[in-house]
Amino acid sequence: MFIGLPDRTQSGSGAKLNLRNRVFQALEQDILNGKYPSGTNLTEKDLCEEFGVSRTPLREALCQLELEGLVECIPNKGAVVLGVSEQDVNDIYAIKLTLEGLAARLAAERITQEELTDLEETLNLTEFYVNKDDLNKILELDSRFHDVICKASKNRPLRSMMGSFHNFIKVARHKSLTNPGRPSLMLEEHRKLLDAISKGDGELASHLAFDHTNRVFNNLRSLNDEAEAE
Amino acid sequence: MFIGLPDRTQSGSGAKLNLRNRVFQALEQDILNGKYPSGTNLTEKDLCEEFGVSRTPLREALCQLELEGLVECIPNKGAVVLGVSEQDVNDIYAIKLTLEGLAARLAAERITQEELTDLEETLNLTEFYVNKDDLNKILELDSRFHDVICKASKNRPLRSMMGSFHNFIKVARHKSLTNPGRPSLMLEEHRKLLDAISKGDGELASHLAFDHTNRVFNNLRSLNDEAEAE
DNA sequence: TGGCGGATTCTTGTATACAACAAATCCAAT
DNA sequence: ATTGGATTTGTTGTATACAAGAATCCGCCA
Repeated sequence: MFIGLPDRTQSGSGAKLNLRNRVFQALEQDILNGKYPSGTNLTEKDLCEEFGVSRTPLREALCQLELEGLVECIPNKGAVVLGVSEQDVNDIYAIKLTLEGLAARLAAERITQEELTDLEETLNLTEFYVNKDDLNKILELDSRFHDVICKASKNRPLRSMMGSFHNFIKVARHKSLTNPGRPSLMLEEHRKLLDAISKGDGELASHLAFDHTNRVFNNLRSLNDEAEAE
Repeated sequence: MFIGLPDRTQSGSGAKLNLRNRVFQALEQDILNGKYPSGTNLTEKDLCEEFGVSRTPLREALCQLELEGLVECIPNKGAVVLGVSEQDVNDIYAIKLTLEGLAARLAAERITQEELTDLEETLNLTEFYVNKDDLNKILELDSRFHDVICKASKNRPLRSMMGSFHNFIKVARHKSLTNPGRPSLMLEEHRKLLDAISKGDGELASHLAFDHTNRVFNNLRSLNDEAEAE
């Protein structure tokens, strides 16, 4: 590790269609989803065949993954998967704690009306899917909620860093949501946070965001501890 | 923007000697040092001739710079320099403020004896070069001081992020040091911070680091305001 | 003269070819 | 049988070749 922070903010709609980016995103998700566990040796030839591309775009994708810290390219040897370890997730959460607070504080000061309605809309949708127990949708909306806050902070580096974090710990966040009752609790905490932001109370928003992230993290750790205990 | 965070932590000693990395580092520094201002169109052919390499390693370097946010690659069009704007520097400092605090707190809890002596050694060297008014050396030692703290935090993502920040705002930090009296003030603040860390006082260390970074930032802004006023 | 269209040229995107290095294999000699 | 070394094989690093799109330039026509 670690980490690459491309500007994912605008690539959300229409990903550029050149082979390099397609391979990069696919490989990134493959690694993050555990298809290639840490330590796996990636040979260019195999990946080329799998993706049906030549070595040039594939190598370019590997370069980017190396910068992002997901693989390590050993000269004349090849690429080995580093992935995201549990330690990495813990470390990232330690950072996220403070930065979510910062983002919320800045958002409370700088948010626009459009962004506020966007947040409300997102929470309404979240409530809908919480009732339907659709974890994937909830996760997606959770990402959206936090991204809008980061966007509202008007701090571009902060937003792209947080976006990257969110992507890296996607699996962990999903696991956290499987805890029964967690989704509705998340929704409630988001509501309070939005309230503080809309009132322009940066101090409160910062604390709420910090506590919220902390709860997600603790929830995750308790789940991991359970898993270990078995 | 923004941002790439390769693991610079170990590349300090012997950079890998393949062309891609050499070109990447050279181009990165060229952009950060202002050789290629924002908006510059980078044509692969020209860069190839300049570096004396073929398009393959050059393109790979450009891919990495794109991930880092320093250039934007427009499909079928080429790469344009984004660079680091003054706004970016401000945004980065907003993040740095909280993260330097976090790093110092963690370091206070986890620092080893070796790292402590390393910090002391660094400060002694800094004092030497402050007396000699060698700004480049001071800047280098400043980087080293903060990097050891990040290393002592035992949080790898945090360390590589801070390393990347340090690299990105290198020019700004250098400018800040040109303020007469700033170097010795910096040294004094570093001493206090080291003292707090060595005593294991995380809370104090966190505050000192925050305030220190804040002073650097304010100092920089006042210099920029002066420059604008002219 | 000004604007439109096509051809040319230039640049990027992708694929392949060649070179250098690493590892594995195989043979021989002790 | 084991070890040493040379050869072979395979992989990566780099360079070049080819294809496709963009921009430019020139000439033609209104």
